[in-house]
Amino acid sequence: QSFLDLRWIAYHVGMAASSRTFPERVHDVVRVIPPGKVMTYKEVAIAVGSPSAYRAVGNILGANHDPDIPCHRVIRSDGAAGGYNRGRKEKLQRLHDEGAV
DNA sequence: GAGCTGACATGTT
DNA sequence: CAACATGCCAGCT
Repeated sequence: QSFLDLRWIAYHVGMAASSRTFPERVHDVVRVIPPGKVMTYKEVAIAVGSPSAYRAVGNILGANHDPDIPCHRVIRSDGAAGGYNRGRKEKLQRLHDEGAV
């Protein structure tokens, strides 16, 4: 919810960010999001090093079909869940179940 | 002064 | 070349 949280992500990703492609970076960032916590597309974009690539982040998450990546924990800055590969309804359900705000 | 709508910017498929 | 699971800025109500 703040840059302090991004610091944790950035550090974690920074260790694994060895000349990787954009999708790979986003992939790693979303993967380290703890349960019950949600991240906005913008924050993820910042964590990967491209604060203005929020558009790409959403696109990549949607294009990514990896079950190891909780793309449902990535929501909009407005608080809306946005869309989901498997269905927006399921995403909201899962977020609510985890107690994420 | 606050809330909403429309236009523009980034990266990948 | 154009679209997309967004975000920010400017203008209007």
